Amino acid sequence: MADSPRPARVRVAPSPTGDPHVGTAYMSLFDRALADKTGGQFILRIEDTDRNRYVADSEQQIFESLAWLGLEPDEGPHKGGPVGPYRQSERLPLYKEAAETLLKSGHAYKCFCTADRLATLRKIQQAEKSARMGYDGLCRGLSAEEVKAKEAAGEEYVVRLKMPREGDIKVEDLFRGTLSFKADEQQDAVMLKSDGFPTYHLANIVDDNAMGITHVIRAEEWIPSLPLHFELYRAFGWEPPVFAHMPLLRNKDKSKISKRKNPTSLLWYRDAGFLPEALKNFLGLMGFSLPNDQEIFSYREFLQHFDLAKVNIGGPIFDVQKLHWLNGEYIRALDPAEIEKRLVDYVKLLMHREVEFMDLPEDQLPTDQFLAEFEQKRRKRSRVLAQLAPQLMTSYEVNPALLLPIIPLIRERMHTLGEAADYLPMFFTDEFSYTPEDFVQKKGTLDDAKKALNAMREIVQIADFNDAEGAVKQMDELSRAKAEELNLKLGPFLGPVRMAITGSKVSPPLMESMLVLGKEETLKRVDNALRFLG
RNA sequence: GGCCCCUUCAUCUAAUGGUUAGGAUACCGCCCUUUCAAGGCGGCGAUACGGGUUCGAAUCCCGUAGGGGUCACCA
Repeated sequence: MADSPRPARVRVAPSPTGDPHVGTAYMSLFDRALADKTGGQFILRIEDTDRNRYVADSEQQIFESLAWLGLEPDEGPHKGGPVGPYRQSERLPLYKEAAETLLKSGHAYKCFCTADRLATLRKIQQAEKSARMGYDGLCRGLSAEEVKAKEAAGEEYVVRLKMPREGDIKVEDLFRGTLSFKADEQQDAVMLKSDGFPTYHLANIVDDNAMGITHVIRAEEWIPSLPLHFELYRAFGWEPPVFAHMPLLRNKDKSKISKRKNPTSLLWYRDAGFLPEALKNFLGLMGFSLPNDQEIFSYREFLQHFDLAKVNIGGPIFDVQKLHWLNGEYIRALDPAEIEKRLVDYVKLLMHREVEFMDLPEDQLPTDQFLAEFEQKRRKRSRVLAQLAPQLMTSYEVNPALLLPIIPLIRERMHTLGEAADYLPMFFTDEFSYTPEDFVQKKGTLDDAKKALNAMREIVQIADFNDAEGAVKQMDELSRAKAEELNLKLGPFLGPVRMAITGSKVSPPLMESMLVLGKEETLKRVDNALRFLG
């Protein structure tokens, strides 16, 4: 089925109940793409009809996260637009009126059943393992007089939709074709709660209609309420939109993605140092693919090949490990100046956010091993960078050229910006906590280490640090000669030096690092180590 | 449990009746190498099962199994 030529109006409709969700971004990507492909609009609507779950800054974070990903809506609470307001809490009269309409046309009725009765009913149904669960429609048969009497007595009520009792309800899904539901298995869902607020179902349909939504792209979990939504459109006499139920993003165990088993917050991905374009690319890989096995693509390329009908509806597992790889590819594709800019912005971000992340409870750690380890490292790195930040930023402001030479040395070692924490500190501090054993190489002695350090001291003194390329070559050649003289292989010869210079057994390339540090600092670190070893 | 959806390597996916079932991640090995990476090369590895239809099935049909979603005055 081809997309209709008319411009699509699509929407994403998150509830501001917590951190901005990766599923929201996923839907937004496909919404944005369909809108762009057809020359339509992508709308953000905040569904804040549940006052109990409302989280104050959640809405702002949704705006920011979508902006971060480059998935800006054309219309929304923060953007305005012709069919606003875009916050459901500001559209309450509309829903009341709609409920009134349904009541008048006989498509809905007032239900006075108490929460108590409903709970008891549920219990009985569960105990009997009844095939028919849910509301039994007791109040559907109330006479006008009975309704009037109960209202006069001040009894609270909800408004329920009268679902058909016979036949099948058939609804089209763009991916699945005709979906068929038995009418007698549906229940009369609540439209208006007793507090006068609409339920999701009412508000959603009223707004989609009022906002001219042509395609409802939403997650698969909504399929069970599709007959209800369809009947609502019928009750109002409105033309339903195209429904496209996207696959659900999954945890490793195939269950619906959840924060207990997988990071779901877009803020988490940003704070871990994932690039927005990489995450966006990765999301585009979920249930979709480009020709010729192309896996790395810009949004522009994605759009070029985008076709909603080509979505693969098997629920994809959100594999952070593959995202990790993809993010590394993106980092390596950036030029050093750009990486530097991202890194500086990232460090600034962490300075402000570090405190919030220090002491997350243990049970919020992802369970999967890679994730658990990744999260552990992420926190550690976040801390390292945040601690380093004041010094780094001060130096950076004093000398903007400071970071740039380091970037090429660490670029292909990073998969996330956060991993810069593994390599950056050694360029800003020479206070290392090494032990004598750290200098001793396999099959080597402490004496070998000292000899290597002394040899390197001479080499560094000879080298001309003003000629970077020449110096690296020169030091390399001299090191080889010296190593041979000491009857050592190059690796073991450089081991102690690496420890002295970088404070670690693992580091960016040694000669290049020394060059960045400068001759004076390099010699100082060698001397520090020699003094330490006695 | 009822209803509904889904099913190609561990994972993301390609192949819309004819392929030795392709690519990527992960993993393993080799090469490169100054540690760690990155890179290069190679390896491992899938059509859930059973019936049809057809000359021919991953692809179409039926059944089974498995997985998932959902059954609120939450969205």
